[in-house]
Amino acid sequence: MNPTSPAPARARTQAAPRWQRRKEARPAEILDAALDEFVTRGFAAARLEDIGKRAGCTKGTIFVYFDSKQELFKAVVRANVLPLIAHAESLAEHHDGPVRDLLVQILRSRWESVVNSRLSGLPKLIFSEAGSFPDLARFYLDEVIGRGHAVIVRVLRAGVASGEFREGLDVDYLARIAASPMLVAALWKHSFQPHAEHEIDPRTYFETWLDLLLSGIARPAPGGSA
Amino acid sequence: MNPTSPAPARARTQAAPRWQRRKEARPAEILDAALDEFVTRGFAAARLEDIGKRAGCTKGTIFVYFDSKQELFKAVVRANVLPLIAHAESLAEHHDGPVRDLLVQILRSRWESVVNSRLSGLPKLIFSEAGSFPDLARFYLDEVIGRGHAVIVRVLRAGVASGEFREGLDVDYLARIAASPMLVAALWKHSFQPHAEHEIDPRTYFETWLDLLLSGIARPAPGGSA
Amino acid sequence: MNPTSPAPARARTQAAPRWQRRKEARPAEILDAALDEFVTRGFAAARLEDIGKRAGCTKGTIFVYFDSKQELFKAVVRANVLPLIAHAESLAEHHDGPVRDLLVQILRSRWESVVNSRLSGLPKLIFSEAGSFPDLARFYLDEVIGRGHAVIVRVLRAGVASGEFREGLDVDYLARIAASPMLVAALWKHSFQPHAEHEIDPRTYFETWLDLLLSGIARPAPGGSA
Amino acid sequence: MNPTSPAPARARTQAAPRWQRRKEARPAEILDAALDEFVTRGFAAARLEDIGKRAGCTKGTIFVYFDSKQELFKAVVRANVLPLIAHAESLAEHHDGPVRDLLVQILRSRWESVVNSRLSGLPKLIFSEAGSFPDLARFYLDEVIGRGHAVIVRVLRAGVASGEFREGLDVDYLARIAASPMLVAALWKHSFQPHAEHEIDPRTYFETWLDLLLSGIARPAPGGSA
DNA sequence: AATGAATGAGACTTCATTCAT
DNA sequence: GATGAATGAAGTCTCATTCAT
Repeated sequence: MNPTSPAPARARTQAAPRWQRRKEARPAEILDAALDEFVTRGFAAARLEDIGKRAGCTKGTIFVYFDSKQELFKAVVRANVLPLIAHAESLAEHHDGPVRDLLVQILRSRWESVVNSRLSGLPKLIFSEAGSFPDLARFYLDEVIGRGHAVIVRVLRAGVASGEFREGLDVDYLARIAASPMLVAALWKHSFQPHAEHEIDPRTYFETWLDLLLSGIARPAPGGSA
Repeated sequence: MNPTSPAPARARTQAAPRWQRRKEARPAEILDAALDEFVTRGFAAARLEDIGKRAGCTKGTIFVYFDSKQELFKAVVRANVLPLIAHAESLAEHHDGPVRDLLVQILRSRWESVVNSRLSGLPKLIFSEAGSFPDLARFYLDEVIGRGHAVIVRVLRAGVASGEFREGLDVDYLARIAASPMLVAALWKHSFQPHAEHEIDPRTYFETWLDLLLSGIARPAPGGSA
Repeated sequence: MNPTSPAPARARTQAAPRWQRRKEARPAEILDAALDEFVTRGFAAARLEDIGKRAGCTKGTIFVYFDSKQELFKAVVRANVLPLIAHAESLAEHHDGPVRDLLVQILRSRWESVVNSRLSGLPKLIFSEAGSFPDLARFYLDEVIGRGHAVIVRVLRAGVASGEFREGLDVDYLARIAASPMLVAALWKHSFQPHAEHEIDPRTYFETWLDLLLSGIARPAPGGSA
Repeated sequence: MNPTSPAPARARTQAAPRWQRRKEARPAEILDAALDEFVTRGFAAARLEDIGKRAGCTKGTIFVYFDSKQELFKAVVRANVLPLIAHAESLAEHHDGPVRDLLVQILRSRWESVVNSRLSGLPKLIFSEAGSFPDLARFYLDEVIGRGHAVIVRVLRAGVASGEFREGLDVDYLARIAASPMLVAALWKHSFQPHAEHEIDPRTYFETWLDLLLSGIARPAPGGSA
């Protein structure tokens, strides 16, 4: 997934000193492993020994790179969140053509990064531990949720302005609602999916959602009132 | 909860006996306290001593009524979920009139119980700990989510059949999507709300959501295509 | 066994106030129950609740009659030991006829009281807990072991004096040795017997032992040296 | 044990590191300490903190090597018992000359290992806790008691066959009886000896016992009946 | 850099003991 | 006298953290 940190304990092709190679990859490997453990067990119940095992090292090694379990947790979130932040705003900047297409494009890309990537565990993590990590919660709130929210709001506004979307929409709350099914899909994946009998098809789920949303905000057909 | 009685089980006339018999009330008090602690701290990080303190007893007393921390957790979920289950199906049973009204009624009542009641912490708890309590996850999946889902599906089908709702709706996925904003609202309340600057107005949120949903599934105005 | 404390929770024939009847029997019932629990679990691992249950009351009741678990333990030992003490010396007092018969009689009676009675658990208890109850150990050492030992020593001396037994016997150590198989039999009964495939036949065991002892101490046949 | 090194693992030159790596030695040290504590206090009353202190480490260290207190207990028994088992049978294998000499040799060697070694605490431990550790009891019964018993039985049979011992001996029960004084001696050492005024002289005790046994099973002098 | 033996604070859990009923 | 709800001290066990190697 992440080309800079392949899989833990991988065979290497090049002749580079295997040890040094490891040295550089270590932090990323540990972060990956920690993400998984934190997501499945929760912060408190995750054991550093297990994280180490998953990362291909011992728990002692973790302390070479991270000062404490809490710092490791924050690093996990930050490391995974930073790309999100970058991505969040890049799309909406320059666009012309129908706003509706832009909205679809943004939601689709966000769906990929939130639900279909290995970051899908992040929401569960953040929601679960926000209470225990106030500064992280605030950070996430401002940098990820806030910015992502703003992007959608802006797009919705543009759509209303251009006449594509209904007037009178409460774009602030609508933006929140628009994100909900994605969040729930991500949470579901890491909470109930393992226990559920039927898998949810992400594509159908997303398309159903998109369809509903677009129908709901579209300006009524002009002739409709005639 | 009750701001007029800050410390539970206080205020005795004199001599202050070290403890008081409250056989009837204790289990419920402990369950309430445990729900709060589990929601804010998570299962693993919640301390029995804190739960006891909040319930007005010592941690030892908890073991008089519950065999272990895990059993306490399960009891918390069961105690709070069982009423939900009962309520979940009572509504949809008998109804005539427009299906749309029924749907609104069901969603509104569910919003109250999921977001506006003290049970609003339950979803966060369940999502967070489903991985650690597989049997509880399965139980919740079958008895709460499953039944609640089925009710919505049935109503949507009825609406499609009666011609009130669009044809071609994927009622299964739509029902999931319909529940998402409620869940996110409940999760938000216990995760980010304490850290957010602006409060979310539940009523606006809900009405915006309801409006979007109803617009999205409504059958297009008959003359619309003409 | 003990006619004054029948079995716990027994039906009573007479018209005596059942409650008062109980009141008198309680301490003995508790002592009996405690002996059993202490023998099978050891002092530390025995739970007052279990003792109470076995005695047909709750653990609270135990504290009506005994100040603490330790006091209960001591009472158990004392209550069961006192009869032993009395019995220990009654026999040897007045006897005429062959000393050998007296020895046999004493050993046989002691076998009955140590191995075949419900007191058979006492040795295990004492040996196990002597380290934790020094005063009790001393008491038992002086009042039971010491007196019982003295009786045997006296008899052996008499036998040597009368010419029935070999000269040169170390009667002090011999008396200890003479008691060993009984002790081991009692210990066995409460330790390994429950796990052993074959039962030990007490009679055979005792007779074999008696036979060996008597053969070993008997004066060699007078013609033997001729 | 070793009076010249009172506190274990002490005396460092300077700075006194809070702890020291002793991976090789630790388990044995802990086992030794545990044996002592279990023997004097009993399994339930022994505290892991005391065992650690005696072993020169903290209670936490114990869990590095043993999974639980129960596992530690079993390891104590196994570690001390396995050598016994090996020794038990090595002797009887090859021997010629009078069977009586073999019997004496076996009993003497067993006396040394059961009563005069640091394993003398084992019997008390086993007898006390057999009820709480059924699998260990069975193990000990089969591997130690059973084999030891079988050796003696074989020797006695050989003696009867060779004409050295009396006919008609019940060798099975006799073997049990032969072991009793040893057991009692070992139990005594750890139960009443600390409280007794006079020490028992092991040599005298053993020789008295041996003498009695040999006299009791020896074939009557041939001319004795003449 | 990496290890993993050792630590010790902290949590769950048990249970003798108390005491209002 | 009897109960059993409540307590709290004490013990087992866990695991983040340290540090000699």
